Amino acid sequence: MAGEDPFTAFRSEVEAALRATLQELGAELEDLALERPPEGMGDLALPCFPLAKTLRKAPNAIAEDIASRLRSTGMIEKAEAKGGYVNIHVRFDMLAGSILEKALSLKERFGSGEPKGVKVLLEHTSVNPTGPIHIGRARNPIIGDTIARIMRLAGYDVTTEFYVNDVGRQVATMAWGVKNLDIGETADRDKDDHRFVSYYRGANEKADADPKVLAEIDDLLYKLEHGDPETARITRETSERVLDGMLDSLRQINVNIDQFTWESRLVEDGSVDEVIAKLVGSDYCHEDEGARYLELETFGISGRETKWVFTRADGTSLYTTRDLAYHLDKFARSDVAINILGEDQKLGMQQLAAALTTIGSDRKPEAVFYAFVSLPEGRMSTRKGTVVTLDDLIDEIVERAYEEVRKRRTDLSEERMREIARTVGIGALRYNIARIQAEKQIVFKWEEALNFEGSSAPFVQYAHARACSILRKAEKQAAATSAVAAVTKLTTYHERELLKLIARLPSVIADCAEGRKAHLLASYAQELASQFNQFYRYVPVLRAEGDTLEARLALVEAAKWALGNALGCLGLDAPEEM
RNA sequence: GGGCGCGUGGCCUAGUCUGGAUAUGGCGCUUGCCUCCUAAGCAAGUGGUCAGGGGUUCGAAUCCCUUCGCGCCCGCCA
Repeated sequence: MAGEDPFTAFRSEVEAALRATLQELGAELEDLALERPPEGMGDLALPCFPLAKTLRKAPNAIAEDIASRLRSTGMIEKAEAKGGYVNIHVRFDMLAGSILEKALSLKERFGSGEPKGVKVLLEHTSVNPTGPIHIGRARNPIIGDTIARIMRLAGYDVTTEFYVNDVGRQVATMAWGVKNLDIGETADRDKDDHRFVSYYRGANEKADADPKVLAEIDDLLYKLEHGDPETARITRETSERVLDGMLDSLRQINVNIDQFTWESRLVEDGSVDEVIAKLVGSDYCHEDEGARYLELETFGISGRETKWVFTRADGTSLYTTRDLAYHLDKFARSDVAINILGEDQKLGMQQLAAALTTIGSDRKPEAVFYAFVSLPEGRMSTRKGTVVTLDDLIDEIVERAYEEVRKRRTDLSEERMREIARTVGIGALRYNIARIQAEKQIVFKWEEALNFEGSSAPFVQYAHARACSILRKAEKQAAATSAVAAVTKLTTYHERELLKLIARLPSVIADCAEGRKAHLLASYAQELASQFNQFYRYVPVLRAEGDTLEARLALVEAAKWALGNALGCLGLDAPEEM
């Protein structure tokens, strides 16, 4: 079973043994549906209820039959029947030896999967360069970056990409503002994303009030798409400056983006024209007063309007048209193209998928949708200025974390306290977003965002710091070989439970990667930290001696790697002290 | 009008895809634990018609139907 992690190996063994046993009994199950039994009842459980009908026996009688026949070989220690389940216990020493060996040798790679040889292009964030990132949008980079990190560890070859929307009405509006408004230095912060949003808001206000302004913006839009150098220069420059501001905010929350595709490039290099030509050739293409559209009713698109317009009456392209060109571009560069999107994009993606079919593409984009973050008083809007910016949240949460550090530590330098405050604050911010299932709405509340206890980043980070503290004081690293030999010394409940949980990391990473789910890792990290804290409370490490000390140190180090790697995938720093 | 998603103790949340053992954690509140590896911790208690109703099933938070509430969408915007 090369390449399998120890727990998965155990699972495979159990599955094979169960299938053999079932065959002996003359029964069959397509899906064994192995579960994780309640605490203290073993490590894997087979529900026998589905067998009751075919075998015409009570579920628990079947469970007893299976349990008594199941041979304890390899990693299977024993099987017990209880309440209609076969509870299977792992041979702890084998699992423990194997896990400690893996964790201590793989270190920051512990939890990883085999290289898949699959190129993943993960697009996330891609917010319009019109103003600072607010916390509604911040869900996008956090989910995106977390999934990217998880998939990397799981063995995928991941590249993250930001699609810069420097074409279209919003940029033309911004350009109009820059050309015509004299807003001066009214920005709330010395940063270009905060500075330029004033032009954007101002231009929107004027356009709403004055049709002439709207016409001027239309004119700029036309010029932009037809290569007017002056307009292109203004939009490129403002887009770049606003983008730099946004990227600075993202860096602060540990989000770095590998690549950028500028929407304007797809217009300039003819990709958009190419895709328009293909669309025009489609059987579903129609024309209405010069504007061209696809009729998508047959693709299961419903609602008031099933027309999908891809060129305006003046011949210019639309956002979705360019997005289609972008997707073809992404497909050419990857095996899997994933996109992190707000739920408002759902219909758009459906339409895009349909449009792809009409032009004969066999590739489908994959999307992770998330619901919006709103404020207790309602939704956020960049245009209206009803936002809490990511920058404000970062400042506030790091400051709050600093106060907490200062309360607890009097022995640290100012610089060190600031460092820890940043680690804890940024961690709390990311964890609070990452821990919630993407499709659930979040109402942002300061008191919750600033919570540093219980189910939070600092809780996990604290466990990590404690592990580091023990290892630091031990003044030597556990020697992997003697530790593995000493696993028989890990006999207490808390040691065993901790080790079994550490053993799950690889399969948790794999599950999160396959399901594109960040929140499950947050739950696991919380559970692992909780288990470590119990171990810490009840099992003395440094006061132990000989083999026991050796084995416990190895366990602490394994926990450190598991915690650290879970934190790493969540994009949180793993502090050695706090 | 139509489509998609969400609804789990006072608050937040896991589990829902792939139906099974007393529904997971946290916050809050009550109460214990620092001569002992960092108390951002540990332990105990409190608190639940899994939105309501119907159905399928030996068994439903989970699947189906329906009602209600909330969010998002149905632009020659992005």
